[in-house]
Amino acid sequence: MDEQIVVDTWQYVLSAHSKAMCALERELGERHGLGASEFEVLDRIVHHDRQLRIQELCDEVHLSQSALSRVVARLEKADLVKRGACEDDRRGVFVCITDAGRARHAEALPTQRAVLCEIFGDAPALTR
Amino acid sequence: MDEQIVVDTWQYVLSAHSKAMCALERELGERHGLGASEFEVLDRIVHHDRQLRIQELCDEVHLSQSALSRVVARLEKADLVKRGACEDDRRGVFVCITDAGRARHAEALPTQRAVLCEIFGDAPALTR
DNA sequence: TTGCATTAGATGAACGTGCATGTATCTTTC
DNA sequence: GAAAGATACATGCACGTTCATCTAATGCAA
Repeated sequence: MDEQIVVDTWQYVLSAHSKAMCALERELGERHGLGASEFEVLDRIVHHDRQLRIQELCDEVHLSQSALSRVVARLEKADLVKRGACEDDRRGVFVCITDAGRARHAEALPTQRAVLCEIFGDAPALTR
Repeated sequence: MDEQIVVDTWQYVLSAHSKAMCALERELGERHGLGASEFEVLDRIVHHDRQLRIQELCDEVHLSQSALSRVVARLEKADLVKRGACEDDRRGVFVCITDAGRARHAEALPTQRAVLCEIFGDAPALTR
């Protein structure tokens, strides 16, 4: 357990996260009116290509349950997703994407990829 | 420029950052009354072992200038650092650590290292 | 010297997040 | 089937961050 490697890894994560997050927030915001978290949620739903429980999203997105609840609320207000009651478990809430949401995601995806490539294109690779 | 690798790297950074940040915030907060940013600033000053300009700190810490200004204000209020006028450039502000600050940092450092080892101990190594 | 652009840092306001908690629903146990 | 506890999601609140702006000091040109 080499402490120096651990600290270096943390420094790298900190720096990469900061750079990428700022760039994403800026580009996605300016060009598509989306925050990074909002895009991430949209992206997860599109990726699964089906309705998802809030809870399922929570496992995949790096947000607290409360933060996720608000992101979904914002997305719903912008008509990019719809919330629906869950038949099986009436405590649950399904989230599904709207046509506008799908379109916005498709439009924003290249921007996100471009930003990530810009930043991680020459990044040190991760070896298992 | 393999897009999949880039996206995977981003996923890893996102996940590692989230886990480590939450853990640091919790542990440093509960055990030493420090936020992650506050520890980071303290750590940078101790590392250089000299007075630093706010501006210099800004280059090393992943915070906006305004956020840094407030962190330093909080640290000063807690008597962990002192702000001082800069002779050469009277717009500038020097920050130096107090004895209490040095002590708090020394006390918190093992906690930080423990958290990082916990999370990055078996992390994929970064290869250049 | 005066005037103007630039830079260092502080601060008000808006916003997003997490924590704690609230409400509703489900599950288990007796 | 009633009571007790767990779970899903929403929400009030405190806090930290960023953005825009402000003040003060500096540098530079005329």
